[in-house]
Parts: sequence; structure tokens; C-alpha cells
Amino acid sequence: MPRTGGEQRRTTIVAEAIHQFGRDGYKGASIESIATAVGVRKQTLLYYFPNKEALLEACLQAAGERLASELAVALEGAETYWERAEAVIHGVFGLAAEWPEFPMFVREAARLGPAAFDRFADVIDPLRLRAIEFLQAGMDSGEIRKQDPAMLLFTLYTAVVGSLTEASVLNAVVGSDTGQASLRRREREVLLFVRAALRPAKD
Amino acid sequence: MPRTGGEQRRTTIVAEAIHQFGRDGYKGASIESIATAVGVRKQTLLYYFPNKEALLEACLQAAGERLASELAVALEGAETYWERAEAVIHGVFGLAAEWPEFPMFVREAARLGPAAFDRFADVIDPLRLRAIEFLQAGMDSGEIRKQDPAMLLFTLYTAVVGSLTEASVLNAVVGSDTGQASLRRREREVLLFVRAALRPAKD
DNA sequence: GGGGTTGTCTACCGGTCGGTAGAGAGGCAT
DNA sequence: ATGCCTCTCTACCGACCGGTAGACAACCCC
Repeated sequence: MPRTGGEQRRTTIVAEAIHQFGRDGYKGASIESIATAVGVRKQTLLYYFPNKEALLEACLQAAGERLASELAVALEGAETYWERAEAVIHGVFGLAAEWPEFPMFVREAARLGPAAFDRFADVIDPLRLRAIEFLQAGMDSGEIRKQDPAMLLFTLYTAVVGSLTEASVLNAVVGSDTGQASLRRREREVLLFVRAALRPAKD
Repeated sequence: MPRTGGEQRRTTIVAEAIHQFGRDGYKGASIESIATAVGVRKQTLLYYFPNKEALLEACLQAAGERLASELAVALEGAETYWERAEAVIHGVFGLAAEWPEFPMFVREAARLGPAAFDRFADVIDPLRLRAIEFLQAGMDSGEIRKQDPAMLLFTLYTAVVGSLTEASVLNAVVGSDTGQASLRRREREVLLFVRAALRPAKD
């Protein structure tokens, strides 16, 4: 019985849980298989998290914090309007590249209902507010097409997360297209798409 | 024991299964609860579908056929380039309005992997080819921004399906926003977004 | 009206899952 | 060295799930 100590064990369990919740869904992943994957018995996992739901909440919290710190770094030094928008998209795709199950986990969290998703959303709420302010300022200065900034943010979210999570659809629509190269292609596509969508009307 | 006869029973079971697979996920929905919801015992369901996977395949087939017929109707009489694009989006939103679990089920099918999603995609493959031809023609005539038409179709898919399925995110981003009015708002938003994204560059 | 077909049921099984109870080993402070 | 606290384990339980076996009833055709 290897003793790695409390906090480290916690974090590896959470990482593996996000992995499996993202891949198999909350229902589809069993605490037993999560425990086995980190080399420990189910009852050891239940020592750290009293039940499956508590484990999920820890995952939501951790995922939110990870995304928040990732985006904070990505936004450093991004000055102009388009640099900032691009930095956010690039940051999310970068996170997805090194942690493929992360977007799937976020989508699963949304699927589980508002109560679960809010646990995640609350952590990144400051970023949400900054994003809406940013979009509003861009509209006021005429750099972005005028519209409801919150709805725009929602639509941007769906486009980015969708292109990261709908691998089966990508396969069906454009044919076999996998791996890092595919991810880069999709990032470029989303960037072009978003840039075109944000652009003010010709008038 | 009410006998509604074979074919009708089959279709009501499939409809309920799509409902529950969409709401709870494939793993989360049990054949027992599906059977109970249609007022029948689990073993009666297993008389029509030898196992759970066969039921899923019937659902994928039925969902594909329903979407195909819906879009065929929507495209009737749509002549101009933008009319056709708008008709498809409006048709999908219309289907979602009268059958809220339908988009969730399609997304769940994609989550289950390419094998499952292809069952659905194969049925609407003619539509996919028409869409790509359509986008290509629009690019050739300069009505649509030039790019890879298949990738564009994929990104359009993610934007539309995302805005139909990410209700929890909508709630977190724009605040409580539910019901038919919300759906109409999202349809309008997606239409504006897509129109802006398809528009050729200024110069 | 008898026999096959179709449809629905009761009864049951093996496996898995989330969770409880509690023993015991290693480290640390006194 | 003793006793406590942290961590991991074995053993087990009740619930549920997917699926099998087979009885039985309604209907249809002849």
C-alpha cells in the first residue's frame, strides 16, 4: 500500500475523475474504475470524498480553477481588441490539446443541469463579466457588430466548445480527421469564423 | 394488458427512448424506465428490441429520418442562397421546439462515438452532400466567404446544436432564460451570427 | 373450434454499482 | 513505548440493471 499522502492523492483522484467523467459521462464512470485507475481501492477514494457527488463537485471546482488560471495567463500582454479575443480561443484550444477530456467534462457538467454547471461557472464568473464588458466596449467603439453581448458570448461559447467536443460529427462531416493537426485546423477555422461573425456590418 | 398492436408500440417505445436517452444519456436511461413510461413491462420492450443497443440503433435511424423529412419540407420553396440557409436553421429550431429532447439525443449520439453517430448521419448524408455543394457554389459565386466548405459546415453544426443543447450554459451566461421565447431569441441570435460569419470580406 | 402467431406477462439470474462497517498498518507527538 | 491520527485495506449489503426462460392470453386463419 503506497502512501502518497493526502493532498496529492486527492488531486490525482480528481484528475482521473475528470478524465473518466468526460469520457464516459457521470453515470457511465464508476468510482471503482476511477479508484482502480489511480491504483487504489474504491474505499480509499470514498475516504477522500464521502460519495460520488462530492467527487463531482471537487472536479467542477478544480476544472473551473484550471480554466481561470489558463485564461489569466493567456490574456497577459494581449492588448488590442482582437488580440484578446484570439488569446482566449487559443488558450482554450491549448488547454484542450494537453488535456483532451477537459472540454468533454465541461460539456458533461452542462448536461447534468444548471446546479452542477454553476459550480464550475461560479469560479470563472469574473472572466465572464470581463468578457461581457469587453464585448460591450468593442461594440461601443464600433469594432464589433452591435448586439446583445451576453447572447453573443453564449454563441461564441457554443461554437468553441462544440468544435472541441463533437469529434464524431467532425468525422462524419469532413471524414477522418484526428490528432493534433485536426485540433489546429479547427482552431484556425473557429478563429476565422468568430472574426467574421464579430466584424461590424459593411453599411 | 392493452394491445396497441406491433408497429405502433414500436414507434411509441422509440419516441420515449429518444426522450430518455436525450435527457439522461444512454447509460443513465434504463430500459425498465422507458418501458414503464410507455405503460408496459421491460420484457415487452425486449420483445420488440432484443437488447438495449438494438433499441438505440432504432432511435438513431428514426431520428435521422425525422430530421431528413423535416429539412426536406423546410427547403421546399427556398430559392435564394440566404433563404435556403435560413430555412435549414429555422427547420432545426422548429423541430427542437416541438421535440426538445431531439437535439440532446443527437448530441448524446455523437458522444457515444462515431459508430453510433454514423447510424444517424448515414440517413441524412444526402443532405450533407447538398449542403456542401450549396456552400461551395455560394463561395464560387462570391456570396460566401471562401474557405473549406466541409469545415464550415461542421462549425455551423456546432453553433446550431450547441445553442440548442447548452441550456445550463445559457442560464449561467445570460441569466434565467427559458421556454419558447428563449428558443426564438437563440434562433435569431444564431441567424445573425451565421449570416455575419458567411458574409464575404468587405473588400 | 383448433392451432399457430403475436403480444404481454411473472419469475428469476448474474453482474455492477454506490455506500457502510470496521480492522489494521504506518507515522508522529508525548 | 504508548496512544492517536492518517491512510488503506477486506468484507459485505441492498439496489438496480440488462437479459433469459417460459407461461399465458388474445387474435387470425382455416
